[in-house]
Amino acid sequence: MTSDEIRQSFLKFFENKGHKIVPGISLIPHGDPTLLLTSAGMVQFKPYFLGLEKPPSLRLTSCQKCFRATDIDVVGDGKHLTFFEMLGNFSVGDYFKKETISWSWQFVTEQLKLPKERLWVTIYLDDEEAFACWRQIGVPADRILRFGDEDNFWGPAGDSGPCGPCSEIYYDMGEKIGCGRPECKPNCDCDRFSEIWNLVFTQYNQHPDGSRTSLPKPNIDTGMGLERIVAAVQGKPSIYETELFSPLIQRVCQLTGKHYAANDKDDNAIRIIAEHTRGITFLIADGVLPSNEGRGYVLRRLLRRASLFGRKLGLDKPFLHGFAELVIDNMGYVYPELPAKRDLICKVTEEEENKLIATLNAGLVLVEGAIDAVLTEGMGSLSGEQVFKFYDTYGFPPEMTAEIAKERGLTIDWESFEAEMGKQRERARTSQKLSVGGGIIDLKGELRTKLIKVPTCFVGYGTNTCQSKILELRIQGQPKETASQGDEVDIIVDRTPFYGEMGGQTGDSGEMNSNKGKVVIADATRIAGDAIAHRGRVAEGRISVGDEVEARVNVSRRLDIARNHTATHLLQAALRQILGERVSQRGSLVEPDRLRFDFSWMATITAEQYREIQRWVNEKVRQNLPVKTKVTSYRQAIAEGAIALFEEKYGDQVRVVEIGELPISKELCGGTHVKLTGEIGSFLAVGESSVGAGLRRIEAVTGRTAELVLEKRLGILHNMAEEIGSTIEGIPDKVRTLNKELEIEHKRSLLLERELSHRMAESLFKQTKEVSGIRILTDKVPLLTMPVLREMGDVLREKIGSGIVVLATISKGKPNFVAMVTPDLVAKGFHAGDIVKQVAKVVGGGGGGKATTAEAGGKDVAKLDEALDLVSELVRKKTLP
RNA sequence: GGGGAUAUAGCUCAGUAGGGAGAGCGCUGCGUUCGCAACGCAGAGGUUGGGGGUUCGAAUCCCCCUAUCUCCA
Repeated sequence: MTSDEIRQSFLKFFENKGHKIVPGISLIPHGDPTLLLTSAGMVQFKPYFLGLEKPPSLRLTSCQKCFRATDIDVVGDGKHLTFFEMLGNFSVGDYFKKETISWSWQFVTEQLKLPKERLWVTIYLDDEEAFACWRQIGVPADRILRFGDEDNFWGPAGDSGPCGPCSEIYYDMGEKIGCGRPECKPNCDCDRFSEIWNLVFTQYNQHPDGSRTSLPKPNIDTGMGLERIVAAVQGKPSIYETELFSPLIQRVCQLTGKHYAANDKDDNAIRIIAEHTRGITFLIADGVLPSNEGRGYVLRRLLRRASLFGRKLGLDKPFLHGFAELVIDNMGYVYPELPAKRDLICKVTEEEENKLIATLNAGLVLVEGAIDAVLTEGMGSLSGEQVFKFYDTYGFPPEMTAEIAKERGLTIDWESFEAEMGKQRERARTSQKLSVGGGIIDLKGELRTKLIKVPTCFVGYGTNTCQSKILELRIQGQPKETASQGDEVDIIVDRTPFYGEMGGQTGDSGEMNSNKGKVVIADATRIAGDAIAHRGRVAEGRISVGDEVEARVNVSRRLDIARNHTATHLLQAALRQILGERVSQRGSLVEPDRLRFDFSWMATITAEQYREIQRWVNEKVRQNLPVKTKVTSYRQAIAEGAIALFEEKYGDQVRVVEIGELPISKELCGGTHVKLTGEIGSFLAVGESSVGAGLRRIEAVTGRTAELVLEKRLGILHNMAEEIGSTIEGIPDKVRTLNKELEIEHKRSLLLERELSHRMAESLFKQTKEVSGIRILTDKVPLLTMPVLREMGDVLREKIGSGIVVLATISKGKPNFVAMVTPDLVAKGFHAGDIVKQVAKVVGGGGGGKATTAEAGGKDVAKLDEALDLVSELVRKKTLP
């Protein structure tokens, strides 16, 4: 059987057992901030298991692409993977151990036809129920092994939550593989026994104090690693011989001239390249970009590790994009997102490899320098601290440092290197614990769990008002029967025209009226998937659960929002038109008075592109294109080229918003839009900025706000023109002229000041005194800037030949000094810095500088003369025997 | 989430216990030469990433922010 056949037959098998086939989600999990990446098949079903949302069926099955970042450093052995596909069947409080155990056995032995004598089973220590189930279907007791918490108990995630024992099926890959010890059995560290299927029985709820209670309706969550099962079914010695990896392995060999299975070291590198390229390709396709934190950092590590191991095999130019293409070609028909992002994947990969080369080159210089230093000192080894610093701060791999050191006859102190690494890990761990303790209470999260889970029927696409029935009221999170005038209340109704905040579009405001009261609604939020909560204040009378109300949306605000939302779609279309298809949305905010759009883009956007984008959108507004919506299947929509968001989770049926008869924009979107683009009025981009690596943001306004902004800006221009005595058209020329004039004046005044200082120097020079045979010149000069005062001092020092000059001026209301001592007197022990320091002390300041030149400042202007008089005093004291 | 590093002229970077903001390349002009990345002279170009603080005085010391690089989780 091929991997495709196995994937298909698994889903089919469980469909026949009453399971609903659910498409896998993106590697970026939606709405779960606790998860870095989708790491298991059950990730998308978590809300069902937690009872927060209603599943489409109690029995579910899926094939889910998964990524586990924890194992990156051990990839290269026979069984650890970062990226893999997980087949799974799930029961949301429906069937339990008996069924899942017998089905899994049936699938493995009858569908996949794996020989029973090579299958082993493990269970949790005291899980007699599971033991009985396995025995019942004929598994011999000596093939059922028991393990403890470490191997056969799952969860909870964190310190509390659902958890339970698990049971695993192992396949014996044969005696030839693995450690060869006679006592080898499942859970051995070697590769002989492959864990092909893990059945998790979620039957307990763990409380924060560590105690466990039984769940009323236990769940089933299973996972079968596709790569491993394919290797087992096809009788290959490891996953790398299956068709999922062998084309990649062959390609590495082709490129490097190496032979697979020739020596362990090369094999390890070859496997790493093959494994990592799959992860790289899928991560980028799902919207991850290299970065120095979070999932972007995971991607970067993958790229760098693969590239570095390529170098070890002799590949010194970027090569990974070629492998990415191969992955796309091999898996594109199962995962259409790969070919759709082919361009982006290749470009990002190549760019990142070039960046790595730059990092290595920069590091090389540092390492060579350090080695030179060590050699001149006559030492024999490079300290671990140094090697660590090159790695930690400059990203230079320690193995490469070691190689270069070795060439020049140096060893490396690995012990201290490891010690530094340990300290680094310790720091990270302790800080992690601290931040977990001070958790923030998520208000929405609280609502999520407490409010009822009945979906609200949204009727707002076609109408702005409707008759609704109040199903639930809450005041500060507490359920109430009635709310009276002045109360801040959350309302849930059966049907509503209010759009609940979602997909970046802000919630509607408006009012709800009954014959007993009136509520002013400030905001509407989506909770627990499909319910919409209306938050507002009771303005008149009172309202109660069960009341019939008329819900009415604030129409002009709704239209403002619609204008901005449709404009956002046009903006995305414009970006793709002008910058290229690689642009993809990373975030969006639609409010009544502005819109914000974040998207991935590597370069800066030129002023011309920026103008072009705005012109394009406005052109489409003028064309007054119709905006239409339709509901279709997700697959159909994607096939037609509609844009979907990476982070968003979509159901089977999706709403597609199209603009134009021959659509220029097609997006999956649940938002509210205008009917014709002409309603937007005008589109004005008001800002373009960067929000992180490879991420840019455009902010814009439309309709009345655009008009207001333009009015305001024109007003400013108008006032500005008046202010400088020009017309609006004349502003650029006028400002340029004024600037030029200002510059000329600056220079002129500087010149005059210097000229003045030179002349003053002439006359000041006559006031030179002599104290103890040393020529001294002290004086106050009017308002000069420090640089000019300093220059004046320079001139006087030249002129005086041998002597001491101390000048003072007042700048910004504070006294300032410059002191100059000629070199011959410096030789006699006079120091300009010392002199000026003492002088400044008199006026409450301080100072210092070099022996020949020094500066100082103070506070008290009144004592300036007294301060200058001190100079003679100081010289006299100094010259006394 | 935590640690380390960087941010100075268009580019590559100096700047040394806080006291004149510099070099090379590039640019402009003039001149000498035009056989290789020719040479000489003159000149323009800087809110020293942003914001606070310490100080008489901050590119330099302290704090905060931003961006980039990098390691750990």
